[in-house]
Amino acid sequence: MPIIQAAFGSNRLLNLLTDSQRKNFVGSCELINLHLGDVLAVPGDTVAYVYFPVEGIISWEKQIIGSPFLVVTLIGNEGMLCINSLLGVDVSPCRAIVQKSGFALRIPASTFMHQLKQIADFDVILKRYAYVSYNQVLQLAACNLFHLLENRLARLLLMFQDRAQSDELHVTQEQLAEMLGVRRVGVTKAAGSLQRQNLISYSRGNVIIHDLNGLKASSCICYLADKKNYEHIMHAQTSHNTNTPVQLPI
Amino acid sequence: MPIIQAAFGSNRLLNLLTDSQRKNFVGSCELINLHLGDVLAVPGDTVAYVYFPVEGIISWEKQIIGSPFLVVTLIGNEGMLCINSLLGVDVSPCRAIVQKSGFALRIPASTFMHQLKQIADFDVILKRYAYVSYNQVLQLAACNLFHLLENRLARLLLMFQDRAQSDELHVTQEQLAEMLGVRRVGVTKAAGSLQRQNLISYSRGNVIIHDLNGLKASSCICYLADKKNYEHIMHAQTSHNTNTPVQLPI
DNA sequence: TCAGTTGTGTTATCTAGCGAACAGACACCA
DNA sequence: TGGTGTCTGTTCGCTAGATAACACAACTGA
Repeated sequence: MPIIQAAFGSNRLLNLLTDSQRKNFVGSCELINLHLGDVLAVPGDTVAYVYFPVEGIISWEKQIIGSPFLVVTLIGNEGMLCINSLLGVDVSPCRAIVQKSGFALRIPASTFMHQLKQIADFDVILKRYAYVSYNQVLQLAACNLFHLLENRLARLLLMFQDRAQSDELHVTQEQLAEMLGVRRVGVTKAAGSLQRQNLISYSRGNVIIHDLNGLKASSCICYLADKKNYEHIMHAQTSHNTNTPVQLPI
Repeated sequence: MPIIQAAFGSNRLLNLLTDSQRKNFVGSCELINLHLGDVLAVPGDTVAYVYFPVEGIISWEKQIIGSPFLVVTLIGNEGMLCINSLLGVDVSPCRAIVQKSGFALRIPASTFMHQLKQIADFDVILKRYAYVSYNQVLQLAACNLFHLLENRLARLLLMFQDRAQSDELHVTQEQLAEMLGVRRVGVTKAAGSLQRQNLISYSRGNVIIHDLNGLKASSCICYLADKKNYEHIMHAQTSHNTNTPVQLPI
């Protein structure tokens, strides 16, 4: 297991803290391995730990009664688990599963709540992240209604690529179908189309992205919208007066 | 315009404050009329006021580029506008439009931010509301993907009924179609089906709900899920120690 | 090396909702 | 009273994706 220092400064949310704040916070964390398939949160269950991924990918999945789980977003080192702790509720609304191995800084939820109050501006930063996350779900809700599967698939692959920092992804069509809440046949068709356009190639759970820009063009605008929103909100001038709300460049 | 006292205690979120806290908060508010069609928030614009509806209905609508607005939720006296202020971001992610006249307590966003810090537990209560709202959007995202129009329509009508506190609603099929992000023909068919089951009747923008329980049975579970979630989270034992997260009865 | 498993491709049928167009009923107003 | 606009109902063809079933290639492990 890599030492804590290796992870120091490797989560983009924690990077928004000052060096000394971050040092202080990371001191309360332990660095743990994320293994493919690990379940980090179960809907309706009390969350014991809050995670700040350093490497790897975690899916955040909502289930409604009578339907399969639907991937709401993928969380990598740009984000955190679980947003509910941030909002003072210790029950997770979603399931969280490791989709790509890696490691994360982990802190007991109660310690996290305490630190949130102790570290100046930390709660301002993370509330902004909650806003970004809220906006992402809004985007998804409309995306699910208006956008075609092929575009949604391209979007999901791009989200993987971003967080894996690699053009080679390991995920089967069956898994993608589950994530998107559709049948596998649909993914095969959509993936086949992307393949014929020479944007990706596919073989037994190994996706290679050949043309990133082409894939972006095939994706619905939701990919870009989410990304822009993250950058705008998270990198808006940090006011060190927590009374002042964030002003956004439109 | 009704006097402030008439509204005192008429918003369910403010009801969670103690009498003196509420009196104090309402002192910073003004009671304003909500007129049908009033636009209270524009996506991307800075929010000037935070609203606590006392009577009437406001729709909260997300637009993604290239698609029409989609109603994310209806807000009545059980909620507030705009959740972004709560999260320290002063830009609205959604459009807010008055769908049924009424009135609301309105407070300048900056004063609101200040009060949020001054009034003990107020921010705990409202962060919980943000959690409920987040969960609602999660539910919608899955609902849009998995549920049939007829069920989604029933759900929307029930949401109206709840907030209007009346079985007579004033909304055309065209408007419902826009809210649901579908064509008007689809709503005509779905509404026709509900009518044939004697659950509702329809005539030129006037809907009458005849069989509330039948309509609930025709609705997707999302209606109930949202409602239960609101009650569970908002009425969980208020801990007066803001360090302790909310424990949920599963 | 061969059997069993897993992942991908393909086909055929079915359905919800889209898209466009039109008809009739009602309401308001000159 | 008649004209015009609004709201609801209906039709027809079309498409995306569901559903089900099967073929086959590639990997795995005895």
